[in-house]
Amino acid sequence: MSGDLTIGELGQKTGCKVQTIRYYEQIGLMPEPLRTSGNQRRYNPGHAERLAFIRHSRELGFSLDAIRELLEISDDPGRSCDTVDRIARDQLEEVDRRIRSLKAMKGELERMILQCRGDKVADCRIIEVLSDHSQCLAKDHDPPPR
Amino acid sequence: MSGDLTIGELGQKTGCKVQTIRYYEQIGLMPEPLRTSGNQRRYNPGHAERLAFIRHSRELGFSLDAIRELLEISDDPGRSCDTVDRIARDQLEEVDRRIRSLKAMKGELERMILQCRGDKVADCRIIEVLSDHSQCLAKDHDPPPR
DNA sequence: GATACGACCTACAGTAACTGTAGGTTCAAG
DNA sequence: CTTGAACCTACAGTTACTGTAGGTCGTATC
Repeated sequence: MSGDLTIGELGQKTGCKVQTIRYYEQIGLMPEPLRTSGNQRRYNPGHAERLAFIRHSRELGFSLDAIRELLEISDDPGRSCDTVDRIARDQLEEVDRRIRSLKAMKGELERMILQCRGDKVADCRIIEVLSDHSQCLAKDHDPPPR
Repeated sequence: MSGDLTIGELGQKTGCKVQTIRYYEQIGLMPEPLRTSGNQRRYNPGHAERLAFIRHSRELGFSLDAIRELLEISDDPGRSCDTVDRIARDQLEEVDRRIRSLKAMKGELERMILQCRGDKVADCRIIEVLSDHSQCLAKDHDPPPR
């Protein structure tokens, strides 16, 4: 058919690497498309839409598990969207938590850098602050998200 | 000796899991400590200081590779701390970039959630916005950091 | 119809920074 | 001397991909 896309074309359209598309298929996030007689994948607009959903959700920081849930729900138009709302709110909270943590990091990094007078390591304030957390005002930074 | 710590005690002191300490040793970030006759690790205050440095640096978002470099430099007190300064500034830039990206995500998530009227999936605005990136005002969100 | 070459295919290893598990040993208290 | 927590090694699993090797397909050109 004329509307069909190769995996490379689909990747171009959605800003997604070819490998990643195959990976999404492997983990069951994308359905298996039809194949040509030579075993190459051919995608239709439905596939493109689904992949765009996945990519946009990823850009908003949703995990693949959350996206799987969102996709499942969106396949059932009669269902209440309470769950969707909850997932989105959870994600917003998580994003907010990360912003706060990063801001604490940023503050400490800035103070640390300002104190560096560009001389020798022996009296480098950066090294010193890193060694000694008690010199740190912003105690509320968390370990980074994995 | 009296000042020696077991791996569990060291973990407590530094807020670091025992497994993680062993992992740092395995990848050469922490030196191999002395062992008891029964093959258990015993740490001295120097170890504790080094681990505190590593943990605090991780809390500020430095990668283990960057930390490796920082540790190496700090072992050489006569050296200029230009490199330290550069590593810290790079990290600050990266943190700033992540904050901007997360703020873009946050804005879009908030708008999305506000539009949800708690009804059915069929006309759920959240699902709709996720499907269609062109409905999104904040186009500058990146894929999340790995 | 032959050939070239980019795009495709599978399968698997590697990435960061841990975390968890299984199966066994050591240490200190009672 | 026994108990049980804390220790030991070795290895698999996590997230979300990315990269590599070695081979096949599709299509444009000669």
